[in-house]
Amino acid sequence: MMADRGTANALVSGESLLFLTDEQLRRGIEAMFFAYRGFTADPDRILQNYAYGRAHHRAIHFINRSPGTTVNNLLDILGVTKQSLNRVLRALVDDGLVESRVGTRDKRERHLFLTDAGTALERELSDAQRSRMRAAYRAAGPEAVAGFRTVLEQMMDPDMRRHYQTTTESAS
Amino acid sequence: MMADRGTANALVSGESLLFLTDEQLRRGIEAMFFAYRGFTADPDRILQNYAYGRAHHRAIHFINRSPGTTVNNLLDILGVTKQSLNRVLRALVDDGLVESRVGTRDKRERHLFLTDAGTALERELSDAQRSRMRAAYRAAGPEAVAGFRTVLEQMMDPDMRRHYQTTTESAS
DNA sequence: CTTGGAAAGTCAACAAGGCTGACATAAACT
DNA sequence: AGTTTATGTCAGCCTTGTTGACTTTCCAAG
Repeated sequence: MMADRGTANALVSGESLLFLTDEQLRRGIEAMFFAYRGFTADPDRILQNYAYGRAHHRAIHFINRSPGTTVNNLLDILGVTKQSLNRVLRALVDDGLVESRVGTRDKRERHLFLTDAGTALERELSDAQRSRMRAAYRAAGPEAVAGFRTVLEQMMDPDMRRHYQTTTESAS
Repeated sequence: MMADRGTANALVSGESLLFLTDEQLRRGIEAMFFAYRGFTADPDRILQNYAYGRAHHRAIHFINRSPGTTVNNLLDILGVTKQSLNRVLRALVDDGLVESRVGTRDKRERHLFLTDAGTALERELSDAQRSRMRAAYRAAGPEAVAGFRTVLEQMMDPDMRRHYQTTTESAS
């Protein structure tokens, strides 16, 4: 059944496809479930000390990644309603972690920046998260990491892939 | 441009480690974020038609995987409080999707099973989720899938890895 | 210059699904 | 007999998501 449609690689002889069985897929599904829990565990722990939640972390992360981003852009990335995001942003602005500057070109827009305090919290959170990710990467090795990223990218909604693409010329 | 992607391949001599840069780790973090959204999108859509949420899906999934599992075991896997799980289980039992049988060996325990209706919903949900996973797997290829699973496993909390290990004798 | 509509903010109300704490029951263990 | 374990349940709280309605600001097209 199913004509292979480019199983990407060699599969030299037998067209194995054993990695596509329902059982293998179920294992992948559970791997995502358990891994995502690990993935968020460290930041969640830290956030408790600040009376913030995962929603604040997400906002902080993407403001840090794209300083000056607008509220609308953030709404698109995060996929929540403006009311929901606004509640979170208000807390962060009130607490002095985020600065909201009226746009110069278009004064309706607000451009979001982390303050020094915001940058410090971002650092604390992402240090923890990166640390776990680094350990996983190191233990798995570069080829596994490449596969990891390839599969995750395929799993995204195509619409979201464009936000992920923001790649980074990373300067030489 | 960028020799960047090459780290997946050769790495023959130089102990490159370029895949462990903060920038690469940040990309991995965002990949997890966006992919997890895609991963849950289809079931979430279906669940709306039944007035259920992700919590119900998780319970249904693991009861299906391990028919006859106890409440305590489920609590351990899901990592929530019994009050939280109980609210969900009560709804599923009341709606006739899950059956709760008193244990024979130990009558304090309740063993959980999906009814036919429960199995039908499980099927609908996992068909959707597997479909996306299958497409991702197929597009990525078996070696990428192996890497994907390796990294995810490393990312789990060690405690959770044992639940993941429960390979499969669930005698489907 | 007026006006339509986009961007943003805000208020109110509600729901899902986490949490804690307290308490009840039955069964098993010591 | 007394303690622990497994489960269930009530009550209340919090975070974070949702709709809907409304206002203010302000760009841009008519």
